[in-house]
Amino acid sequence: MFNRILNNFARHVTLDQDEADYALSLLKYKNVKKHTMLLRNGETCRKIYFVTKGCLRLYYTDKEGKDHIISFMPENWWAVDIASFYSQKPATYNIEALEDSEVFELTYQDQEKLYEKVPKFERFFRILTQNGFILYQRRIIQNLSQTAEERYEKFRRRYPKLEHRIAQKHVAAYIGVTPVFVSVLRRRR
Amino acid sequence: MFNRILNNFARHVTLDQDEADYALSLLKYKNVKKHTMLLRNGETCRKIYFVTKGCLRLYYTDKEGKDHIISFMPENWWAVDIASFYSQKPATYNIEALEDSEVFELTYQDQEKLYEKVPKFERFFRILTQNGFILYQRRIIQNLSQTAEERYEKFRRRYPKLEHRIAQKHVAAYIGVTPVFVSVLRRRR
DNA sequence: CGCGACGTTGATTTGCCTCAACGATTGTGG
DNA sequence: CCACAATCGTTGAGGCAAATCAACGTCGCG
Repeated sequence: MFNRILNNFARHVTLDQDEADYALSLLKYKNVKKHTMLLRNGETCRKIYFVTKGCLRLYYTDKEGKDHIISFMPENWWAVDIASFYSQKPATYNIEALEDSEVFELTYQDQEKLYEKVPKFERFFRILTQNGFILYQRRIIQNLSQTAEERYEKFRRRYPKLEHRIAQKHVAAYIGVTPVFVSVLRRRR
Repeated sequence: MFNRILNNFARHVTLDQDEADYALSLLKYKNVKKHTMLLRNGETCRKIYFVTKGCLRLYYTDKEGKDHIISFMPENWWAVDIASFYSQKPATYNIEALEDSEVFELTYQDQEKLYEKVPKFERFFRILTQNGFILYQRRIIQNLSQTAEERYEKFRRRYPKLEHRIAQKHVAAYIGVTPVFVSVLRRRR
């Protein structure tokens, strides 16, 4: 049950038994049904989530009511509105489950405790943020330089098999076209 | 001469005299002429730069030879290819001076020393990365949801007065349109 | 001074959008 | 568990935003 998350920690830090146990003791397991909102824009993001099963989406709803997806979080991804979480102020984004999912929650306060007791986790979360930073830079370049067709292809590579698990309209909201146009793109191949 | 950078540190960490002196001792001042390349794609990014005068650009050149600008760095901004810097592997981006500029350099090795001697700087650079992360998320949303005209407006607000200091083609490469179309946009107002 | 990079403007083309109509699939209440 | 509604995906027609192409004026620099 804890394997996925321990492996995830191990990607960036080495923990002894006590450190691992302490970290796990702060995490709360949660089963979330499809369509559950884990964060709503305007609320404060009080938890960071690690996904062990299913898939979440982090997205923005504009004034016209259209959704734009920043990122999907399938298994082994972390989900959070980072601006809201670290400032503990109202969120601009939403987090929703796209499938029946299983997550581990870590509250803001518990993360602080974790940093204090096991400083290695500062490093761990810094690297996570850094990796996200790098991914987002690439995504900006993609959106500036590539056609919808190329972005669709990149989406498939970044999230293997995910396109068959989620609605096409979410793919559209991620690559930045209308659902109608995704339909046209699929026909072309 | 060191005021700008000390103020920049002070935004996120509080330093005593010794800590400030030590940090400054690792920084090397450099005068860079317009058009100087501080980093070329393929080279390893060995330094992080703090700009005290002028303006740099961080950009990607695609297979067709077109430039796409991730970010401008005028006074008080930090410039680096973060993926290359932290992995010490070849860069995918370029950094170039758009004006005669003045920067402070900090090498990878010296940053490591700094982290060791003054751990507060781990926090400082983590917050910088976090802020960049947040900005990039917003930019992705903007590119997905807004027209060229709106993105032009946002560019002006993010970088006040900068549009009069740099070539229009660089504005175009930042907002993701052709220089020709920026010309059309300007005429409209 | 003259060349090359830059910006402007107009004509034409294209990528993607909007609107609308229609099956298919999903979900829900009786 | 079925019936009906709602949501989703597909397809086509027409429209608009931005690209491309090309010609020309201007500026900065060697």
